[in-house]
Amino acid sequence: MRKSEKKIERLINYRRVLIKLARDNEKNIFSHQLAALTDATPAQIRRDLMEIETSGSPAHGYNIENLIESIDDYIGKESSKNVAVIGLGNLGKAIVNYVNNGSENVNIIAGFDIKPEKVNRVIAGCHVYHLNDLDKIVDEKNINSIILTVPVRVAQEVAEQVTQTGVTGILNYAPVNLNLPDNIFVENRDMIAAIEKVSYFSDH
Amino acid sequence: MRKSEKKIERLINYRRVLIKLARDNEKNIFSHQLAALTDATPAQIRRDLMEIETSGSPAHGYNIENLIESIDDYIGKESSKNVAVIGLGNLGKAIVNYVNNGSENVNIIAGFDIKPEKVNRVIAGCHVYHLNDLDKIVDEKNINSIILTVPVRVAQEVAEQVTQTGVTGILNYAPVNLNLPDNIFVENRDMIAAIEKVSYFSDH
DNA sequence: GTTATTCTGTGAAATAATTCACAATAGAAG
DNA sequence: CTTCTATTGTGAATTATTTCACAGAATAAC
Repeated sequence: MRKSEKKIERLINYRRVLIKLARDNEKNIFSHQLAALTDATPAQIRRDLMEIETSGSPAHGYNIENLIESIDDYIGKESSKNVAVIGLGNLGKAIVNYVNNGSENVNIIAGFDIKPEKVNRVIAGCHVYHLNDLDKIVDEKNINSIILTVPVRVAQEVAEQVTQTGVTGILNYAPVNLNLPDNIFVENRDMIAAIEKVSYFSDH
Repeated sequence: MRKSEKKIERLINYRRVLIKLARDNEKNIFSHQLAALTDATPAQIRRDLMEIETSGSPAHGYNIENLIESIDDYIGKESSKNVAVIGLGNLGKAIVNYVNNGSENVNIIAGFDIKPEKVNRVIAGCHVYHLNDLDKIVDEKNINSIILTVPVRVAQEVAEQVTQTGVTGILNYAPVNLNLPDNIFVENRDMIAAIEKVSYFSDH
């Protein structure tokens, strides 16, 4: 099996849970226990772990430390990845606060906006630059992913600007489909679509 | 084919794009045009539209108004659905602002929090109640879906409280897996996992 | 040291989702 | 009225994902 998107998502999930368990001094875990803590089935977890350099024992399950390391090896540690946010409106600010206080695995190291009252200030420990400096700062700070929280009407334009800088990953919160070259990975997190989805399935 | 989750998501997406086009007075659209505006392929769009009461013409494609109506018939209009948010921190506030100004299709009609300085105020046009009144207000306002933007440490507990009220859909922004009865539909939108995912795929 | 237990690891089967490819069709052009 | 063109609608094929089910293995109990 290739490293599919779904599988990577699940592994990221397992890892977060495992890190939490390690911090609580747990040593081992069975597939069915991990399943209860994520939304997977035991069989799926074992399947996911198959091509990862790892092995469990029937008596004690998987060693948590080892498992975290194996997942790190397989998908890489994100702590070395540099992320920036464009658009320090309500949502952008919330995300910076949220991520920079809630995860030691990822860090948002820069923000960009065009409003003078936001530029050159520090929001949630994150310096805000003018969008004009995007190219320069991306280069300087070696940023590889961008969180896009700008208004819909400028999202496509800003996204294109982002692709010019060499950034190849965009987490898009603007409710619009971005048309970008194929080498750019775009993840859409349209909140309105999410609510409509929940609303639909809550009745079905 | 059953009404699968992925398909419903795509239909919600198509609808949003189509509504925008209708507002711009566009009349017809071909599958390949709609594909360019969403992240689907033409074949997938035609396939998705197959079991919907709809039909296009080789010469003009699909009539946009008809298509919107057909999708509405198939998945229901969400405008009649009532949504509330629990947790009016940065993220919760951002979401209320965002959704209530950005969509006429969904409306967040109530907020809940436990902090006295937030209760009984109006945030982004949305009255904030004390969480203790959840049951009463859900009943009064016929709320069927909840957006959960509370701290991780209380998420499970609050989610359980939510399920007691008869709400059957939760959009969970807390980065934790919720263990709830099977009849509750939970959609996780873990922002930290999203960033890790983008970070991974931006290199691969 | 033998037996019982419970779990992992994994082929094989089943199910789900997507894409292919083309006949049928509606109009446009002349 | 005939031909040409571009697109829909859809069976069939393909590909992806999940689940089944069980042999093999590690430990515990006695």
